[in-house]
Amino acid sequence: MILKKTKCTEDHLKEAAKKLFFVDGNLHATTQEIADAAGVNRTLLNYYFRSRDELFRQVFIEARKTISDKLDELFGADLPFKEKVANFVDEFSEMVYQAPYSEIFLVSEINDLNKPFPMSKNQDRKVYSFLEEIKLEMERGTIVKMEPLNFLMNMFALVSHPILMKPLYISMYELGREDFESLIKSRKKIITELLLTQGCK
Amino acid sequence: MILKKTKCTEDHLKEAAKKLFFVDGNLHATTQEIADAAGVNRTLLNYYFRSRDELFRQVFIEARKTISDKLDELFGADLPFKEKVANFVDEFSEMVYQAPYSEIFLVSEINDLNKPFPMSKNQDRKVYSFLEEIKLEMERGTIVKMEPLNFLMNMFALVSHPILMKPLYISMYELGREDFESLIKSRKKIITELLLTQGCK
DNA sequence: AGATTTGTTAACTAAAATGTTTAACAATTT
DNA sequence: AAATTGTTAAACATTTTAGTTAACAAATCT
Repeated sequence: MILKKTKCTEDHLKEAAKKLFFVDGNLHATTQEIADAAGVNRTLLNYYFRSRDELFRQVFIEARKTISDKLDELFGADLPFKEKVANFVDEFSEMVYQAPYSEIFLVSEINDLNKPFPMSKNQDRKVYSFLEEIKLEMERGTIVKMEPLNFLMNMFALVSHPILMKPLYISMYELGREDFESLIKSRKKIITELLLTQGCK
Repeated sequence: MILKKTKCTEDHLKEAAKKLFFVDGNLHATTQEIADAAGVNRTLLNYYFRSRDELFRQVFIEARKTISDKLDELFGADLPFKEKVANFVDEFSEMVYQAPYSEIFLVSEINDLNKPFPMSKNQDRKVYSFLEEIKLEMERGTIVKMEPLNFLMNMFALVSHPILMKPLYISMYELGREDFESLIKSRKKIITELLLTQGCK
């Protein structure tokens, strides 16, 4: 059994598109830009994907799956609650840092009223059991009580938002890239503590 | 002194563009879409702004100023620290909720390598004195110690991110719009407490 | 080897978007 | 009443983008 060379260019194109969308934040890259980034003739985009929209659709679906799978992995991990949260902060930070704009890409595509966006069944996701864990932990009084979804939102927000807004932080406050990096690195610990500390005035 | 009718259409156009960008999340609206939204002939966009890019540039600068001014107002408010933070959470939440995508618009424009983006001097902003206040408050031990900028990031993140990701929350977890609204409303209190509570394990 | 399916390219076409010009006309100002 | 300013529609040039075609090369298959 030999590696198929076929699909290689197709994957190059898709990866190039993802890089443009998720890493560079070029959410509306043209077919030409994508082909150039992949180092192939633009025609091949149509050859493999039929249309620009279809490429976008596939990337959208895969990005959603990538995130969902990662969340399943993190929320379903066989760890005690607090370690699970710490692990989530660690790993999800990395993921967001590698592809800062993938969430925005998803939002942007969903908001595009022209394309009716591909639904997906979400039952059976690990989030739901994790939300139960959160609830339990709150009842045990080891973390501040609130709507579990709010706890989840706090997790996502604290990890994602600063990374997302990097260009804004750097341009609006006089902040060197190195300063920003080290700031971000220091956040993992801070976020975990903020989330897992029992409140007291 | 009478109100000038002049500039009215110009403003309509700009406001329409802002609505498309900031509220609808249509970050790459065409001149036709903008003119339609403003209810005027597309020619007028060129009449008043010369080019699409120039309109985008003006909107960019104004959006940045709007945010900066609001932040100055909130950070410079004559209030004790904790009230100032509570007030910030309240008011900034409203602002973000009214125009969820303005931050993303700014990031998106900054990331657009084609347009060399308009710099702005940021000295003399109230953020800096607020960062001092944070530091002081930490020294007094009433809030958890960390790099003050990290505290600031937490504030922005907890307020903005969930609102920004609304479409994602609604589509990925089976969440009705009403559920989401009430969740968001309940967050103001939660965020304030999370930020202002002295940590203890 | 020779035929065929697959991958790739350049040239072309079609469509969409921006920007310009002009002519007419309305509203406002002088 | 004349001049200026704002507005529209229509036509058009330009540019950009997306999508198609036909020819060619490379790999694959009897």
